[in-house]
Formats: sequence, C-alpha cells, structure tokens
Amino acid sequence: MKAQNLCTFSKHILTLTESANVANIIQNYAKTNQLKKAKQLHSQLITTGYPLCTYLTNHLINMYSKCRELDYAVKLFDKMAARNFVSWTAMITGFSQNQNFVEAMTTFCNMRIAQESPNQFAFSSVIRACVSLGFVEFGRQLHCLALKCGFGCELFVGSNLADMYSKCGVIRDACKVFEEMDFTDEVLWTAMIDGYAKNGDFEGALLVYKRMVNEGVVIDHYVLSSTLSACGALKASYSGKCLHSVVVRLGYESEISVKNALTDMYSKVRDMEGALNVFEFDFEPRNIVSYTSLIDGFVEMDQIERALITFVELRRKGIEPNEYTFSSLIKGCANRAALDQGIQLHAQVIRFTFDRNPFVSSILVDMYGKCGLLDDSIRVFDDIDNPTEFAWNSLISVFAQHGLGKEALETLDRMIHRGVKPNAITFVSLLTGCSHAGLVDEGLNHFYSMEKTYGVVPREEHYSCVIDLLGRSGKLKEAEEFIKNMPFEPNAFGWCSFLGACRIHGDKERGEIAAEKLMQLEPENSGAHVLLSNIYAKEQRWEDVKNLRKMMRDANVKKLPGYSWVDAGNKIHIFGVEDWSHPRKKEIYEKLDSLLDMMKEAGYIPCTESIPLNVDEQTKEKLLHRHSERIAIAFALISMPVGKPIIVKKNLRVCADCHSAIKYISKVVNRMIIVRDNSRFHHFADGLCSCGDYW
DNA sequence: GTAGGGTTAG
Repeated sequence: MKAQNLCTFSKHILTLTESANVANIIQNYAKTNQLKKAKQLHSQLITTGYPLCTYLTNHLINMYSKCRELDYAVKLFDKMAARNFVSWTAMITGFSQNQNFVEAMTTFCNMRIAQESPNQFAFSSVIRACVSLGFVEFGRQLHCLALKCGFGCELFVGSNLADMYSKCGVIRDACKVFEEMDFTDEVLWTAMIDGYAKNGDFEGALLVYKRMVNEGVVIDHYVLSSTLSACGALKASYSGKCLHSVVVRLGYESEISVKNALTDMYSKVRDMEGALNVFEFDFEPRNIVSYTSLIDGFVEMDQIERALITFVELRRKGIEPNEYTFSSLIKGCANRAALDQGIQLHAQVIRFTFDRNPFVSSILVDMYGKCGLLDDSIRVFDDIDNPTEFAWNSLISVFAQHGLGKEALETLDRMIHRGVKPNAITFVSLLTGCSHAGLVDEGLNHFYSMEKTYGVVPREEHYSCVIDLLGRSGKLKEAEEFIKNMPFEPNAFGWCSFLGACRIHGDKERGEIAAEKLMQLEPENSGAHVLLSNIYAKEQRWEDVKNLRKMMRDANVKKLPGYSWVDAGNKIHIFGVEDWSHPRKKEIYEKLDSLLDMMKEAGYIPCTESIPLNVDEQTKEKLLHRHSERIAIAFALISMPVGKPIIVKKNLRVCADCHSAIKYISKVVNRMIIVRDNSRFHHFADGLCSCGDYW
C-alpha cells in the first residue's frame, strides 16, 4: 500500500486500525524525510477536531525530530495532555539528535521529576548527549542509575557507556563496561576500537580488532574505517594493506567512509600511489574528506604543488572545501614558506569564514611566522578571540624560530594568565626559544619546573632542547654532565645538538664522542659526518677528513645536498650549490660577481676555514660564493620589486661565511633579507643580523 | 503499538 493513499480516515474518532495505519504513514514520512507530506497529514488530523491520542502524538514528535523540525516537536510535547514515558524518550532523543544536548539532559531530569521511569531507550539517548558534551561525571551518575534500573548491561546502553568513557578519555572504565556485557555486537566492538584510537593507543585498537576477528564478530564498514584510521596513525603499512584486502573481500570498496579511511591510511604511510589508487577506484563516491586526505598526503610528502592542484580540482567539481582542507594546504605553504600561495589561501579562508576556526587560525599564525613575516603572524594571533593552546603554541614557536626568547617567555606567561594550560609542545618551543636567545637560566628553570608546576613530564625532545641550550651557550661540560644524568640516552637530535655546539666552540674531543654516537644511532644521517669533517677541517687535519670521506663512501652515506628557494612571481624557484639550471643564470652570476666586489669593498673577508677541502684559498672563496642561498638572493635581487622583502629558505643550516656575507649584502644593496634555515630565522638589515651572531 | 548505539581528514 502506498503511503499517500492511506490518508483517509473517519471524521469523528480514529479507530484502532486507522490509528495504526496513520502511525505507519508518519513513520514512513520520518524515514524518507518527507516533511511537507507529514505536515499535510498532521493538519488533516487536526481538522477532525478531536484531540490526538498519545500514541500518534509520539509518532509526530519523532517524525518532526527526525525531519529536523525540533520546534514543532517541542510544541506538540508541551501541549500534550497525557504524556507517557515514550513521549519523554522521543523528546530526549529528538534533542540529542538535533545537537541540543543540554536540553536532552534537562528533559531526562524532568522525566524523572515527572516520575516517569527511564528505560533503555531514554538512557542510551541521554548518554549520547553526555558523550557530545564530554560530561563524564554526569555520565557516571547515569551509569549508576542505569545499573540500578537494570539497564546497565543492555546492549545499546552498554555501547553508549563504553563510547562515553572512551571519548572522555577514561578507556579503563570503557573496558570495564565492555567486559561486564553479557552480549556484544559489532557496534560495541567498534566503540572500543575507536576508543583506544581516540586515546592514542593505536596498537590497542588493532589488538581489539584482532580479538574481534578471532571471536567471529561481524566486520562492517564502521569497524573497517576505525581500524584503518588506527593503522594510518601508526604508519602501519603492512596491517593497512592486510585490511585493504579484507575491504576488497567483503565488498566495502565503494563505501565512502572506508574509501576515505583507506586513502588516508595510504597517505599517512607515504604511499601516494596507493592513496591515488583508492581515490580513483570506481571514481565515485568522493567527498571533501577524500580530497582532504589526499591533499594532506601530498603536504606530508612536501608536494605542495600537487596538493594545490588537487584543491583546484575539487573546486572545479563544485565541492566545498572546509576547515580541514585549508588547514592542510596552509600547513603545506608554511613548511615550504610559500608566502604568495599562503596569502591567497588566507583570503579564501576569510571568504569561507573559517578564520575563527582554532586549527585554521593557529596554522595561519604558524604560516606567516615560517614565511618570516613576524608582524603578520602576531596580527593574525591578536585577531583570535579566545586563542586555544594550538594558537598559543604557534605564537611561542614563531618567536622561538625568530630567536626571540624573551617574547616566547612572555607569551607563555600570557597564556597561563589566560587560563590555557601549556602542553609538551609548548615547552619544546619555549626551550628552543631560550636556546636560540642564549637564555640559559630561564630555559633551565622552565625545564625543571615543567613537571612540578604544569604536570608536563619532560620527554626526549625536551632533554634534547636542554642539551642544545647548554651546548649553544658554550657550557659543554655542563651539557656533558646533563647527558650523563639523563634517565635515558639522548636521541639523534640530542647528539646532533651537542655535536653542533662542539663545532661552534671548537671542542674536538667531545665532538668526536658525539659524532660517534650519532653515527651509531643514524648511520645513514650525513649530518654527523659533515659536522665532524668541519671540525677536522678547522684544524687542518686533512688525513682525518679523507678517512671520514672514505667511511661515508663505504657506508654509502650521501651528503644531503644543500639547496635554497625563493618565492617570486607566484612561483617557487629552487637553487642548488653552483646551480646552473635557471633560465636567468647569466644575469644571476653577473649579479653575484658584482655583489662580491661591493662586499669586499665594504670590508667582507671570506672565512674559508670550515671548508673540508685541501684546496687553495681562491677556490675556497669561489665555492663559498656559489652557496645556494647566495644564488637565491642574487636571483631575488634581479627579479623582485624594490622594497619587497627578500625571503630565502634553505634546507640546511646557513654556514658561518654565508651568514657574514649576507650581512654585507644587506648593507651594500640596502635591502631587508630574511633567511630561514633548518633551525631558525635570520633577519638581515643594514649589515646586522637579528640573531646577534648567536645561533 | 511508539523511542535508542559505533565509522572516515587536525
């Protein structure tokens, strides 16, 4: 029987059969979201002139809630002459489904005041509201009440409880609920998998999945999506691929959430071919999540160009980008310091009104900072109404990268004053800031108080920061003592910091120890070899330099080639050492030569001592003058409008000679030059650098 | 007789 043909009934009072038929129609309208027809039927019922029975009103309340017309549902409920427990439950569910969680809870309380006993339906709806609000304490009370009423182990209530505890970060209680259940199903298992994942225990999530498979529980697309997401987070490519084969076997390849989870998993394990295969499989369905997962993969692979192309493609298809999309793209621009693209994306963020999103605004602070535009970064931060921890961390890290340790410390104070709790990342940035600014005591004080005062347990990276802090300031003995007393061995970053400090301060004995440790930890890392050869070269120990080079050859260690890049004319121009590939190479080298003359006239003396080659001075000078950052600066000088600050990015640290040379360049061409190397920013102007030569 | 649970990109 077709729904629309059922709308005839007696004009006086509805018979039982008629009521049942009408209820059936309303239910169908609710399911198919046919609000207009449902409203017509409702008016028809009113014209009979008789009050509607509770049973039909409950149906109408449910229908209006499902069709997102909560006001109608509330009006009906308020006017009801005889509510029963189903009416109350329908309202609680209605509020909960329409994201009106506080009302859902209030209605649950009112239901108890009205002395109606809540059943499993009411409990599951109100617990869901608790999950969304993160009200774990209220949820705990509901749990007690549910147990008292005999519904604590009911399957739906149990699933909601497990979900609530895990989403509120109390996975232990979720496990207790799970273990006490008489029956389980795939929904409850999914809540557990997702619970472990949301609490950061991705291995735990995979174990739950394995246990589920062993127990023969149905695997559906919810289970697969959640488990794939855990694989991605773990970068577990083998497990991910195994799950992919399960997806194929069970025929879930075209299920959008599974497809997206697969795309994301492949992106996270840096297998873009795999990600594209899934993304392009069967073409549809695709949505913004699919596109953003792909974009994020490209960004992580440092392929910002492909990320931007993917963005253009989704816009051409008429798909609306969201805050996730912009966050990923802007992060890509920040990593590559692609300012022009970053600014264009910022404009779009404003147009789409995502500028108030905490993730987007924080990444914008970071982007401007990483592009060297400190003032713009601060301006974006100041425009944020209630900065979250992400925004504060971004700002602190921006100050740190610019060597502004005092500002970083002040920002931490402001953050605390505003009631935002610092986390582990805050302290990494803060300690880095102190280190680059030579604020040794301040850095140490914060390191020793971070656990006591703020409850943040120092991790490997914090210890590395302290090694850097002490080493950079020349306190090599203290750094060595600190390393000895650490609860664990320093990681590669820690030894690298120590080695770098030994190089700056010319401590070859300690340097050799650090280099050895670093080579053991990361034999493929060329950094240790290069730093050590710099130390040897400084002492003119050419035999040692030769041996080291042989060692590198034998171990197949390739020196990471240095390159610099600059944004000009909406394009990123990349230059390597002695780069001859650019179409304007002739002009660039003419510019370099004329610069060298001007610099020497102004007093520049090349510092060739750290070049690990036994060649004559003039050759060394020439080599230095062909370092990629100088080529990039020369190119920027001939191609960018006068007055526009020159921002050059480099993948390695700027060498001491380039640092001195760029100071002279800034003076002789009277131009602000900003250089971002792999550890911090240098703002050169009028012959001076913002780092004050402490770096 | 009506009302309820778990997925995918920070």
